[in-house]
Amino acid sequence: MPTVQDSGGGYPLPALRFALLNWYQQQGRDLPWRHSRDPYAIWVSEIMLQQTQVATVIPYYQRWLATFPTLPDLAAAELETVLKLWQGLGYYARARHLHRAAQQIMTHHAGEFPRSYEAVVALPGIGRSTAGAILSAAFNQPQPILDGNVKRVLARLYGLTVPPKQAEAQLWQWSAQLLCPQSPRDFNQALMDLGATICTPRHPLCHACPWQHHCLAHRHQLTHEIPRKMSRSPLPHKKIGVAVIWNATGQILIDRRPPTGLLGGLWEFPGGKIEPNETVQECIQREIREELGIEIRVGEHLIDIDHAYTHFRVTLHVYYCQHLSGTPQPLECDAIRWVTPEELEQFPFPKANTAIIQAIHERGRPTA
DNA sequence: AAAGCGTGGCT
DNA sequence: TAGCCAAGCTT
Repeated sequence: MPTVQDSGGGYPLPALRFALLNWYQQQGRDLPWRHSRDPYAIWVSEIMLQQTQVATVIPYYQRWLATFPTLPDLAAAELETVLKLWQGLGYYARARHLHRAAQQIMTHHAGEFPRSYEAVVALPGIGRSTAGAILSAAFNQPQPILDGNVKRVLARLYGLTVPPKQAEAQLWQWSAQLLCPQSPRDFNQALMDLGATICTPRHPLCHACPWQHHCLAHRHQLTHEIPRKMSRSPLPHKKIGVAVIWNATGQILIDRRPPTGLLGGLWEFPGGKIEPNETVQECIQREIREELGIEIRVGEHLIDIDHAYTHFRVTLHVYYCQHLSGTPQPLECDAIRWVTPEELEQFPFPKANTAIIQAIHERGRPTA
């Protein structure tokens, strides 16, 4: 007795493949990295595209290739330069891994991007799906992929009734089994295009889908229920006191975050979490004493900023401060610098901090 | 193996 | 406004 999950529509694989490839030939997207067969360029695009939409990636991709045209160019760059180029794209570990992987390829692979799955998936920042995407796109190797688009397409095609997270092995098997052995490059790209343009999360365009008559979700009118979602707990909300500390010569104190973890390697304005029964001013004074070992006077309010990360949301309460005494030390960070407002542009800052920089330029030096 | 890790767009 | 979602990987 076939269930909704394992019947697969009952169509022969070649018919499914042909329908998709034919659609892709006519309706596939024209994307910058598809003009290249350079594994380095394709690798860069695939890393940028992790959890990130095409429209966001394109300008970053163009700037990246203009700045680092080849893999050795990237390997030879400073991490700071790499992070500055990545600024605003998020998930900054991707940039750190890209940089480190380039250096590993220089030393372990003579500067040539490796062609074996084992060697590629061993590189930092490259998992199973990204390895498959690179190897199929660059070398036309028959390696399956499984990103968000493919998960959604396959979940609907095969009528998957549990959340995709609970059926990873099954989804990988479907992706591998479906993959066209003659045209793995085009097939994988087609699968992603189908998910991005037709089989979308909210309003799928089933009438224009080459798999409309093969799709179990469509047949059973379950398109809007699949893929099933996992329930999430609400995001905690943190209140943060932030100091823009000025010295007597009109410079501002910034610090670099530790090299790993949240926003690792990026610069920021110092501060920290407001404890219960603590005013913002008290928090800022305490945090600066703990983090930098200096005394300050908390002055005028600059700006409040709301920002949402993946796992929590924050409100930054930003105040101008005056340096009173002590030499700042990197007690809880990686490095410290006094810089002029103009010099702030040279450093990689997270998004929530760029609004602070903007406000500094508008307000100027403290009046008192 | 479950949690951590950014940001922009849309509802 | 707050939540959801998007070409996942690492620890």
